[in-house]
Amino acid sequence: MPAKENLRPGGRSARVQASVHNAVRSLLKTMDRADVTIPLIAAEAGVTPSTIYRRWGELQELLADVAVERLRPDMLPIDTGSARGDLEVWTEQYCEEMSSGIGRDMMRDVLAAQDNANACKCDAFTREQIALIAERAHARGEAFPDIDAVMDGVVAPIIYRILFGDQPSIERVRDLVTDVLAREPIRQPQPASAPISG
Amino acid sequence: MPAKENLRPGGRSARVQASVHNAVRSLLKTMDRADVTIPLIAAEAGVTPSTIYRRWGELQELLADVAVERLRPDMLPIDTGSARGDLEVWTEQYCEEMSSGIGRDMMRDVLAAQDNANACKCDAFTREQIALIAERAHARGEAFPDIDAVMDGVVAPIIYRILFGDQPSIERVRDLVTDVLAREPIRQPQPASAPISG
DNA sequence: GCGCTAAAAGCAAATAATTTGCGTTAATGG
DNA sequence: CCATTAACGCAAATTATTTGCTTTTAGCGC
Repeated sequence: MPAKENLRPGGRSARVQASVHNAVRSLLKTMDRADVTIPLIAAEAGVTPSTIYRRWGELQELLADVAVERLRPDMLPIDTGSARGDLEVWTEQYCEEMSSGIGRDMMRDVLAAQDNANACKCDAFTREQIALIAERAHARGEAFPDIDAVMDGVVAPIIYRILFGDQPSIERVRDLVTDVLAREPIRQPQPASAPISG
Repeated sequence: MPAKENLRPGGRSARVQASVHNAVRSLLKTMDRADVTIPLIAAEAGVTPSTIYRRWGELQELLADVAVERLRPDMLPIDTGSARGDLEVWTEQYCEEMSSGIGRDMMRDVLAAQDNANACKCDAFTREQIALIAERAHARGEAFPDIDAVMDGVVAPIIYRILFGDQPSIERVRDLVTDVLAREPIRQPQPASAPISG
């Protein structure tokens, strides 16, 4: 597990990392992933191959490293005014991104790496987005299920189907959202700062 | 996608395939998977490396090929006398197998391959097992949810957690089974051969 | 700022993996 | 049993990976 943790954060080291990441992204745009090799990436990035080998160990780790950055959410979940609307819109967008060719490839890259830290990161990203939707729901006084319930009831089925060869339909995705919202009726967790009395 | 489809089924070709598969299984028992290479497998199997390269293309495909065979269920789901018992026992065993180090590795091998035919096979294996449980339930006159409902409600959350870094607990797994059985109350599909009238 | 220390990068030689051309073996079908 | 051809083995050519050593430079105490 040689990835980008505990590396020098500034200067040349950072430049090399950025250059390599850019090279990977650029190459993946124009070539089949099976044809992308470390020497090729090194040439594109203007570094020597041994730098990449020493830092990432193998292509799979580098691809996972690049993929997880691209899977990082770049915007807040859209505020539709209601918890149901928020979750529906977010879920549909998530599903679309993940089922696209590029999304599937990135997910595969993340899961294929020896080091599963990147997979954990992806899970954390998703949980954060759902937590934001949940917070908004609570602020509005709406009920909202546990994050785990949403992960199990909505995210997991979508990802499972994408990974194991079945494209989830938009109708199915809506049903998943409906089910998870119906299942957890009113139980609204109190904020941690609330006094003990009910 | 160069795997074992449309290859000569008999004689030397089959012997080579068996020998290579055995070599992989044997090597994975004693070494770290990162140290297993195609030349090493070839030596262990007593074939020349180019045979493996031409037949499987790359290590990932071969590993996926071996893994899917090991993921094939080797027994019928245990008959406990009730649908709930059958599904609970099967699910716990499935979860245990998949969360073990070897199970996780096999799943990763299957998902990491370019060719997702093996992943589809794994999904099919699981569905078959659940279908058997469902058939038994129907034969007893018990209600049982759709296969898809079980996949979404039980299998997907387990697999998602294993893949994305969270070990599912036995309690959580039981809850998943309880939920999916509670959700689909009585709707029992008629056998296809039933007459049209109700 | 100025030098010290060591992490990270570069370079090149050595090793290992992969591809490929061609001759040989043997499975399949008539 | 013979013809056909897929699959294999071998070895040479190519390409990828590892490794030892040198150079650069980020981070840090002064």
